[in-house]
Amino acid sequence: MADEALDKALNTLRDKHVRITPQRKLILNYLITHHNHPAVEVIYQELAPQMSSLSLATIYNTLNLFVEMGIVIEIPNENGGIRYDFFGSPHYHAICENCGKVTDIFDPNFPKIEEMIQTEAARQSGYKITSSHIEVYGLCDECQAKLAAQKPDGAAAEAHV
Amino acid sequence: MADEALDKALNTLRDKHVRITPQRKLILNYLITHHNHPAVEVIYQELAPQMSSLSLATIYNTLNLFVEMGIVIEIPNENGGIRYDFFGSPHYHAICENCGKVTDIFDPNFPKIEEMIQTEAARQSGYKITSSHIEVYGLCDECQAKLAAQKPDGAAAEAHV
DNA sequence: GTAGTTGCAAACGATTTGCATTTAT
DNA sequence: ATAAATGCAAATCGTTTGCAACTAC
Repeated sequence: MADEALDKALNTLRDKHVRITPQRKLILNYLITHHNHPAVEVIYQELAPQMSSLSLATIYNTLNLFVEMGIVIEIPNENGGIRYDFFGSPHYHAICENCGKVTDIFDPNFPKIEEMIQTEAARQSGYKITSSHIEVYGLCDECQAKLAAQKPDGAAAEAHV
Repeated sequence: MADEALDKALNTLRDKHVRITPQRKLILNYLITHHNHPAVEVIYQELAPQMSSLSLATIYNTLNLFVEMGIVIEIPNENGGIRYDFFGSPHYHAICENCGKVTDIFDPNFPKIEEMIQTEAARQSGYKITSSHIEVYGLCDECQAKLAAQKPDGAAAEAHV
């Protein structure tokens, strides 16, 4: 299953005349087998042991390439950074506003919803639509518990840095 | 109408015990009256003439605050940057992949769609959902025309960086 | 063979931060 | 009165870039 996805992605690259280098294969495989929505730095830390020559610059270049090719998507990271996700089967993301955790949501209605918003967007704007992203923000289980423990009362005041 | 929105937003701030400074009012008013989805730098250029002491740092701080308060939303800007948008009435965005233009889409189905995705996300992830974002990517009118002019044939090859 | 890719280090630029001063409440 | 916000400049950090060496096709 992971291999299927890898082959399919590699074929997509071949079709677009993009060279398949060991680095690209390694990064692609990592993304397919890890759905932890890694930031660039995380990918680097994980893969450096396997390919000591691998550079950050190459990871940046490769990810940008994959995004253009449509096989990887970017997820905004409240803190300005970007996280990446292999886009095998369509899904959207729930993002924790407190800890930044990203959870995949596989919604049976997603294709329907995606078509609705793309159709409406095209109608209103005249854009030629190619893709869409949905993110839902909130508090994950752990952070709900953590924050509840910190202020057991219903205090409203909130630190704004 | 613009004033209503401003008053409503100011009350939101008051309710949360956030001080209303001239800078905050100025920035808020700018966002309410300009739906050009400005980047920080743009806001700075526009407002500096009106308040020469206004600093970039204050704009950054203020916008982050507004986002936390839920009266302004961030729009990811392919080039890593962030653009801001006053969130008066619910809408989502069509973003041009070529020139970065952002167009508001006011979809009558948006509330329905938002509820669907928030409900499903909560069910699958256990998150306590607070908000959601939808972005649709594609090519705007002008860029469609521009690109069609550049390669009148159906050439496939594409520069990647 | 050759255009495309890598890796390094340097450059870049957007955003954040520390701190003294000012200000809203 | 005082806790919070501003503005400045410096620091930070993620990302991009120029270029020589390397490699997939």
